[in-house]
Amino acid sequence: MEGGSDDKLRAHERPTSFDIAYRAGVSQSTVSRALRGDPNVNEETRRKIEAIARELKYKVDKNASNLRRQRSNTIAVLFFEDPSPDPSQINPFFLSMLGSITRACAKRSFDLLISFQRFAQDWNEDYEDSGKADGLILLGYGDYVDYRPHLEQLVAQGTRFVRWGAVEDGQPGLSIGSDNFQGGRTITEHLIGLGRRQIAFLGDASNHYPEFSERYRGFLSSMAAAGLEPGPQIDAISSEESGMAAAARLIGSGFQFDGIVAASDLIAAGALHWLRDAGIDVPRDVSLTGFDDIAAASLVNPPLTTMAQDTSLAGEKLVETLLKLVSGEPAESLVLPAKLIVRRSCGAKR
Amino acid sequence: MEGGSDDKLRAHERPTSFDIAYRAGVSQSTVSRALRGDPNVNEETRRKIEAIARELKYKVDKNASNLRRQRSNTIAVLFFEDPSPDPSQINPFFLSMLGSITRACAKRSFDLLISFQRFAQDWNEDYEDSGKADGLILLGYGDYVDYRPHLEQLVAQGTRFVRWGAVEDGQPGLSIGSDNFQGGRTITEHLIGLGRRQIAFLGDASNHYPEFSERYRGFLSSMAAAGLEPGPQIDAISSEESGMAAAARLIGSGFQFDGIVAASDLIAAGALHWLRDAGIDVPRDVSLTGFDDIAAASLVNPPLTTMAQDTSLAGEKLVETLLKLVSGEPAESLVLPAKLIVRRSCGAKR
DNA sequence: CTGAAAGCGCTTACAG
DNA sequence: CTGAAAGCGCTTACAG
Repeated sequence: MEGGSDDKLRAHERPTSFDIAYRAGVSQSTVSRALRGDPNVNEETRRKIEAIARELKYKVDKNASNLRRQRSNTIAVLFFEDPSPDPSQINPFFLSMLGSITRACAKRSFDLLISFQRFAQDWNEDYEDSGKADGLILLGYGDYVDYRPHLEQLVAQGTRFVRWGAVEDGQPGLSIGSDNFQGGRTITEHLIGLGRRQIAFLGDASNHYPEFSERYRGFLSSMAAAGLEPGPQIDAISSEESGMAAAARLIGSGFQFDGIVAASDLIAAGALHWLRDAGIDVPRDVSLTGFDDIAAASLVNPPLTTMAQDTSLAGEKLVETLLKLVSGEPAESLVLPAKLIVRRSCGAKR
Repeated sequence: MEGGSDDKLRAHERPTSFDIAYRAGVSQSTVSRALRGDPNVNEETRRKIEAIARELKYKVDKNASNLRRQRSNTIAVLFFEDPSPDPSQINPFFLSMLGSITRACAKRSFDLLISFQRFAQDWNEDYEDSGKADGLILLGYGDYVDYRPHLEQLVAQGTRFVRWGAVEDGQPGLSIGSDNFQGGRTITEHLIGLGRRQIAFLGDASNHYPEFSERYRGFLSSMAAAGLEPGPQIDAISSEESGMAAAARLIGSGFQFDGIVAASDLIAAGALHWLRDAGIDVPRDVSLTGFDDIAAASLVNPPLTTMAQDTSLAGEKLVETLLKLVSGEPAESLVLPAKLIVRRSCGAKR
């Protein structure tokens, strides 16, 4: 005998399928079948078993069930966020994504395990390999150059995963992301349509941040299509501080601008602060736009014109695609449309 | 033989402790002991086993381990958010809390399972009773009158849980929360110190929202201490829309106000919008304060003076307390201090 | 310091 | 439609 300490740990004894079988006068196998909805069970027997299970508040032990079935019915979400090692500072956009992933999981009776840890640490955890999750969803605006080797390792290990991010050829694994190029085009076109001509871009445009660089390419494309000379591109990662610094550099550059396309809402919010402090009025003097449509986008003053990424659809597609992968069905990368949300910061409305 | 479909599901065969035992020329029990850090293992044997485990990328199967130990080393977080059934709209304050809970869990090698589902649905899931979690953390600004029967049911079931919220006598289970009364006092005193006299309170003050009503009591206490007549209290739940509606009602009431204490940042942000549209300048005409210190509090214009709740400490304490409960140690409810954050909305700074 | 063995609570092929 | 039995991969008391 052992378990003395276990008794202390589990204050209330949980009923097992044997307890139910005993009370129902059937075998434990029949209980298991009845509760799992096996059609080969007498209707009356099933009802009796279900009644007893309810009465005893019986719940299938997931550990036993998962062990036997070699499936966990659980998905793990890992964040790879570069700017901030502090999980409570995580980009609101991804928190919204997390919400929709949860919903998509719940719909399918899947559980969700999350980790905001830095990548390096998660790596050791390895949810899938410890049998706690059937697959991984990767989220975050991290530095892709750092990120990529990890993805390659995942592929090499045969881990099932889907990531949110830029969708490009030759990437390791599957990706789902917004149409960042088209998004950049659309929002830039909008500013041009408002009569803005001297437009700068705030955001990293290197291969370290492929989503930003796609947005930048869209920006360039719209400028070229309108026969305009693009203003300066100034590096920034997705944070308010970085947006403030970028706005400062833009002003310091001496470039006379009447429009700013920021690569994210957080960058735009930072720029907004800085412009205000510099006595530049948005949208009177300068039209400013963001990207993502986080909650704060409508709370700042003036509210930000931005490209909304469809987080509901994104969460659903991430889960759906991952589950295809898990069950061995064919699955592929996917590009989702982004939608222009016009608010006051661009000057289109009063 | 079965498992044909399982083979498809698990693309890569996972090594077991028997595989390692075979290669190391020891018994499986020794492998288990070595990997779990049992001191009764020869140092050399341990090193050999660890090397093989690394090479094979072996990970302990958590389902088997949990089943055997009757412990999951997992905590579940459940949200009970009233205003919004949409998880992507969840109050940013709780998302920040979620971050710090994750960190506290990671520190202890605990995993975190989350659900943004409505309470009624979670109820059936019952993470603890299915053996997936050792205990529950409950989060959310839900209606406490609806909430309470669920808490009582949890207590009756013997479920281990800790909730974030108002700490009051006679509550079912353990609670951890900020000192909302003192918080309400502090921020009201601050406005009074700034020369404001006609101060209204925006937020529900009934027993449906005990945190808000504690803040309101603090507001009343400070007003009384200063010999001032409190302005009107106007119901609002924690959302921007509700804050806008409350501000509209306040203006409609005809009460001449020079200060507003809002029960949360989201309410304050909504009020700010409405006041601006009504041509009332914050902070020149009216000092406005929030509560929570969510990220958006510093992004709005003017940035909100608010009471910061210490989410880092809160997450740590929630996890620590829950784990005490799980291991049968004595544990108790706890009140955490809130801190005044002065920004521009109160008029203290330019 | 180590091994053989029991058992955690399920699911499911197999045999009626 | 049902039962007896094997086995998922561990942990740990027991006996050396």
